[in-house]
Amino acid sequence: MGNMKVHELSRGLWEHEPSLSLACNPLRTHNSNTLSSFHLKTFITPKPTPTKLASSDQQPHSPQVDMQAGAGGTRWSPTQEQIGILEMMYRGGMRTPNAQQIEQITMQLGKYGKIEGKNVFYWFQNHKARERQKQKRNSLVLNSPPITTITLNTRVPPKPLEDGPYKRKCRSWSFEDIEEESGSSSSFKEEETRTLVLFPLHPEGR
Amino acid sequence: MGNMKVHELSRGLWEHEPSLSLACNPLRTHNSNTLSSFHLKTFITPKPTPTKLASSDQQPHSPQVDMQAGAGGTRWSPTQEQIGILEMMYRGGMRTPNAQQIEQITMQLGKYGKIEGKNVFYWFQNHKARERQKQKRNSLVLNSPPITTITLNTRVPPKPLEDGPYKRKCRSWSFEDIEEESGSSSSFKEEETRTLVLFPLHPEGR
DNA sequence: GCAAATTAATGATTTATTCAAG
DNA sequence: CTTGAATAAATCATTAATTTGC
Repeated sequence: MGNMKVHELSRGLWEHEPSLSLACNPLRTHNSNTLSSFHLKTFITPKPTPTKLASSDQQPHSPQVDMQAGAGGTRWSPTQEQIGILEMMYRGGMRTPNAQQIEQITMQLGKYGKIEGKNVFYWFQNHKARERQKQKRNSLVLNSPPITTITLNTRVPPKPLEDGPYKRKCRSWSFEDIEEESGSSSSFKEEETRTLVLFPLHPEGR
Repeated sequence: MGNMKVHELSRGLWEHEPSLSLACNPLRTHNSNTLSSFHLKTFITPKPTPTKLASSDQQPHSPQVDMQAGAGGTRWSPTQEQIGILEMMYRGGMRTPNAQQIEQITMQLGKYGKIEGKNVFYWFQNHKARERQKQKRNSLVLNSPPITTITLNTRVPPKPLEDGPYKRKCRSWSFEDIEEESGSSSSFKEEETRTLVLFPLHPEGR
């Protein structure tokens, strides 16, 4: 049953040039083809890797490798330097770095602590979004239009229909997958291996 | 400021079973531990590579071997068989396949035409969203709630005090681990080269 | 002082919306 | 008009910071 020809899939090639360019990209006019469009997608699968013994000792302190924060496996916890550089880039105009740029950045920031490309991607996404929120809030405060909202409704609101497709209430339907929860008490296991798959996005700007 | 002994190592393990499952699964309650949440992320960069030899290998129906899709810059154009299978899976309950599943599906569908994992991912995303829209529209039409909403606003609404409503839900101390570095290989494509990067998602349910 | 309880930040996912190819 | 692709918005879940009782 398990014949997976997982062969290709792994063709990610990166020809990253050493020169890092924190180039700001022009804001896309959103109607034209800017070629630095990109996206980021990941998916991961826990690999079985049965033969993986817990041999990978977690030496409490590896001399050289400074696994900053993200050591064991929770979320990335950026260092001050990393944040600083990222903010600098942001201020420089970078908003949605493309793959190459992310690669570069990741590599650069890797000098200050463990980091992955996705962290960089997410950072920009989040930072951008949150700056926007902040801006919006501020502008609202400034205007503070004296408005009074009166809402009379003469009937019940539209009723979120059966599934609740509207308004995102909860994932009533998302389903997860297969594996049953068998691993109960053996809380100690070694790290699992993951399978990463990347997908190319279309080269052209959207 | 930085001193954290954050290291416990990860564990979390699971076993996945290779059987093809188009299994539908129970809906998760959204407050509890769901396992195998996943995500998908890709990113790609158009390489300059001016030499474009559009070899147009985009015949949508290669008998068996389909050189992985990445070909020309067009979008995936699913064949009838592919659509059929996908819909079958959808009806079967699949909504957001995880990495393994996507991989399997992609492999399977690859027999009927060029396809990549991201296409599968997007298909499910879109199909789900559009089914939802359809549902919504239908239900709205059915009810056609005669509501009269009058809204005069004389002042700004309460303004959500902070921007982020935070919630405290559960406390699950899950660990995980990571680390994956994409190697680089250089191969000249007749077209553009893409940069692929994949990222792992966290294995444990959130 | 410290460790649990709270609160605030923010990393990571999911869903909704938008853009544009066909 | 349909729908693949991509982005933005919303939300979830953890971690860092702060408070509180002892």
